[in-house]
Amino acid sequence: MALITKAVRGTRDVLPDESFKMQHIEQTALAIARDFGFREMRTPVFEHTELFQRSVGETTDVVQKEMYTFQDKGERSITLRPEGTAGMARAFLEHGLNNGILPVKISYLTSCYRYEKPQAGRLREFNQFGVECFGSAKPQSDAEVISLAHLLLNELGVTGVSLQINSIGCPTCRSKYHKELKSYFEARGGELCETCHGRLERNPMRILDCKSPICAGIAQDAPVMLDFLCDECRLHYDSVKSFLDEAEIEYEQNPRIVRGLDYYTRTVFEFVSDALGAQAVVCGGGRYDGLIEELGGRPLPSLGFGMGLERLLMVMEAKGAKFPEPPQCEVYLASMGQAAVKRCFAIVTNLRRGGVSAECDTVGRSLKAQMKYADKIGARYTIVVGDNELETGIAALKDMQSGEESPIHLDDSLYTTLYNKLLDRQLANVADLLGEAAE
RNA sequence: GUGGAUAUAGCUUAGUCGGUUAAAGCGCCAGUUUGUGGCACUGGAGAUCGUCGGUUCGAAUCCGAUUAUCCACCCCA
Repeated sequence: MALITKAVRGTRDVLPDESFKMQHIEQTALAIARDFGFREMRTPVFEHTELFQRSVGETTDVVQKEMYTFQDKGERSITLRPEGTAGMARAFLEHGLNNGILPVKISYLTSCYRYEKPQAGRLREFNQFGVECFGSAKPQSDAEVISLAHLLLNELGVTGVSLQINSIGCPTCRSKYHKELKSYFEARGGELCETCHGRLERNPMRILDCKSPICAGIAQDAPVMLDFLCDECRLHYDSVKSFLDEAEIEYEQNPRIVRGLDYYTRTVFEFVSDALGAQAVVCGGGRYDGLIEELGGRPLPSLGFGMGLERLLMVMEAKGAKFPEPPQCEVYLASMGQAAVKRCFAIVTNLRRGGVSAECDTVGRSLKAQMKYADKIGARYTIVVGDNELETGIAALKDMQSGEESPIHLDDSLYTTLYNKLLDRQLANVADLLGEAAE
């Protein structure tokens, strides 16, 4: 087949066999967020370019080389969102939510766009679940947001992730640290790798993260941000940790975590998976106390995280996480002859009106082929309707798992009979689940 | 953006030193005596061998370019 064109590089299609898994992830995420008091918000895919320049930061890689930016017909500079927080913060301010009850707790599911070189776990269009908590300075808020991510990962059956946390301080203590760090690396500048040489000027903290053995060796003895935290930042950080301890959430302190977006302050954290190769960060976030002011609002301490849905799915599959059963047909009506085709269509329509998933033949298959089809789509029951059944008004209801057949009347009692059967089955399932839970 | 690997039916793969109609399993469709699925058997559809160009009497196979995927760097979710 010579197709005219294919999916654009770095994008991917979610086929029916997979989409119910995505739905499961999304619904679980929103439900847990709801339990934590986070309500869903939706913002446009594109924004004015300056929003991201200001919030994400002019010097970051994301803004400098990864944004999908274009001029629209009104000559506005438009950018497809590269991340979720900026748009949420913009909408939060634009609609004056900051004048209501604080904190404002927001959750979202969005697609994001970054022009990067694709590889496993890294797409140009990817989906993110995230939360934002606007208007809370307290460390328990940090712990709350972290515990939300923690619980969600647990609930989804994700194993083998470790929570890494760090504090990158506030602008005041960080600038002191930057100076110190810079002079440390400058002293040994000649030994650093090429990329790190460039980082010296722009963002010396990134050198700490370098994988080159030479740089890593030098970084080993470099000054650590934690030692430079001002009293308030130190207190905050310690307090976050104590709340995590209190909630029995395990974490590792990792002084090398440096977020690539400029708006982060104080607490930063990542959930890192051991199943993902180079793209191991499933969830990343932190506090951004300066962002709201940066966007023109009154200063408002806030925080949040983003979680990559495609990566999450990859980890779940790698770890053999359980997914709910894909939805299946409950009743299949097999027909023989014109009169039966019409009767089946009517019955199926009524079943569907009653919320029962039902199907009948629409392509003119033989009876045998219809039975095969019913088997393939996982129908729980089938009813065969032909001339005989139309005449007697009685058909056989076949349980496709056991193969047992029982008579069923082709009148209005059909619906109640079926409904009761399905209900019994559901009750049995619930009982099974309860039994499992009890063990 | 840098480096490396790969590219054959819907999926997973085979294809020997270039040589006729490119092979298999799974999946799909149909049939195995006429009204019943899962198993088995039989048959069928489905591939311009990623794309374009070159070498050659002849290319899935050799060469070049291009595109896409994967891996690492980078970056991040």
